[in-house]
Amino acid sequence: MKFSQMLIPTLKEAPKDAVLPSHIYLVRGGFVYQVASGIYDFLPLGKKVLDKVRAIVKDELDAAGCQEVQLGFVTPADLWKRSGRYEKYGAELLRFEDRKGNEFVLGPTHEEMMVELAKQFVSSYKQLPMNLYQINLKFRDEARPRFGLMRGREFIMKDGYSFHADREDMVREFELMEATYRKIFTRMGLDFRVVEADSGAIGGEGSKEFMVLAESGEDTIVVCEGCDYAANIEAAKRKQPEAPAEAPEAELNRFHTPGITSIGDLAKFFYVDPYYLVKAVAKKALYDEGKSAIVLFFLRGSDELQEVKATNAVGANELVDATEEELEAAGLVPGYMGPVDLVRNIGAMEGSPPFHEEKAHLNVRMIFDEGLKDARQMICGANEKDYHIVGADLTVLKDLEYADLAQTQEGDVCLQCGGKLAYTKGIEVGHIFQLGTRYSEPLGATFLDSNGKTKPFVMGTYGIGVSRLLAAVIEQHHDERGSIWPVSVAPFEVVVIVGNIKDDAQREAGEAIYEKLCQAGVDALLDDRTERFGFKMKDFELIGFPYAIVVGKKLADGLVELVDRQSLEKRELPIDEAVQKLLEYMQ
RNA sequence: CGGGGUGUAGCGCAGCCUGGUUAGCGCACCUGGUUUGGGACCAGGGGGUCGAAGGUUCGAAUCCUUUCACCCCGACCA
Repeated sequence: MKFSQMLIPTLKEAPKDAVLPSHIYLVRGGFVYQVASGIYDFLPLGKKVLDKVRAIVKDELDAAGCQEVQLGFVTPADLWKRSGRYEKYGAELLRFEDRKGNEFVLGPTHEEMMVELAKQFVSSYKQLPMNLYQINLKFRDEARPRFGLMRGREFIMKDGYSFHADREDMVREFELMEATYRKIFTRMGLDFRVVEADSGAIGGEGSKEFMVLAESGEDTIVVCEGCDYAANIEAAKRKQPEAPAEAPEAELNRFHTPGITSIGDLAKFFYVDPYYLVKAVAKKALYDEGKSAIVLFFLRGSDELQEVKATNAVGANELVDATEEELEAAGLVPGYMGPVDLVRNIGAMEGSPPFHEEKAHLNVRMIFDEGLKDARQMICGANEKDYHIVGADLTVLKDLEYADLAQTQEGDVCLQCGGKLAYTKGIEVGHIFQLGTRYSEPLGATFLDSNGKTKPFVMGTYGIGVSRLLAAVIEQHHDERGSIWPVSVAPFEVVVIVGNIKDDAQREAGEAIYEKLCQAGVDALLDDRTERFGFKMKDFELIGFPYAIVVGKKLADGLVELVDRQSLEKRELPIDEAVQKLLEYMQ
């Protein structure tokens, strides 16, 4: 292609609303154009990169035995109602009616559609396993689209679904997909980690995320400095922290603590480590059909509640902050909440105000963090204004419900190797799930096994954020001048820059080099514009082609320049040698 | 969804507070010329329902009301 004929609207100034390097350079480089919030047009260069990314994804998946299909973008609402996700998915699901009043949604993901397809055509164990995928448009009406291609409403995603006769085979496929995804992201030149993840709203039994390491990442991931353990903070596990040396010694008793309602104040008041305090976090858990419940989560004062873990622990759709009124209605005293059975146990203690029996039957579910197992010598809320309980022994309480609720902190100890855990930021570019029968069962997608028995498919699902990958690549590959594309996904592999297009010798030499490169199978662009030299160099650096061959003044001596975008290093070489070198780089 | 901000030419902005002729600047674009190794210069030119609707006024980009869009922080997010 000739630059002069291509639509490449590069900009000198950054759009005022762009913050991330990837967003700025995608717009300035003329790759994309924003049409509406979270919706982008792909211009010729952007489309070329997108196609290269798609091609790599397809190449590796096909090699792993997957089959590409393409499902409808507009999907019948009925399918969503049957899987129970029509309500659950919430406002992100864009719903509408056709002229006949039939309800449809724009597909935000395609489990339902793909299960329906399998149900229709896969009926015997002999057809299994089967892995179907598509690279297609998705639409999610995000509450807050942002960061260019990083979080759009309309985006391109590869979503794959596998169908198996049993769990074991599904796990085999899961591992194959992990290996395949590693190959895909490696080919794109990305530095990534595979992390343990929460399964989220999609459901299922186990999942891993592929995180591109970048400061601008929206996810916090916990990585071990000693081994390969890595996990999304929503799912990160740790070894229970060691107890600080000095446990507060006290007989079980009520203690007057006027106005002391926070963990910090309490620690100061008693002069103890927050480790020995019981933190109570009250939330309202929301369930299907508008049901809700007040839940009290208990943790050590030194820990923070991890909301995703907490949500999973109570099987809720969502947790929201409970209002003071709701807490009081449930018989709780904000600021002084504690394990209420404990309150009952000492209710008859001498000097206590009369214990109100109704408080023993509060409509509150209580869940304790695993870190509170065997907790003794604790200080907790007395569920009575201005009082705490000291010397609390939680082990006397019967039938407590325990769960992993605490957020792993930097400096915590790795469960696998005893190493130190640290935080880093990541961009989620892939997520693979062991789904099981979460969708096949409710949707009645079954097959006949070798004994002629009807069974639901055991499924896995695998996603890659294809358009997000464009942003992720730039986040990792850019400098203050622009993008620096890896050869594998570069919009063009090399640009041949003619220094002065009105100089016939330069123009002819540039065209000859360009022809030679094209014939050798190199994806080359000829910058034949009448712009000045510096202008074209700036564009080269901004757009970020991996290499440039500059035909300029040294042509008189038979020399051209080979420029490496990464290092910005220039080498003067005879034409043939420059072409030869470039071909070597393309290997 | 809560809090904040911004809408004036394709892009970036000034003008608005304190209403007053033909609404201005830089970049980009068109024509002619000079220029060609680091985002050139000269001359001429095209392009605007001042986000939208309503109101106040002799007169509104400017004041008032309503509304829409976009962005940022947070909540949310396979």
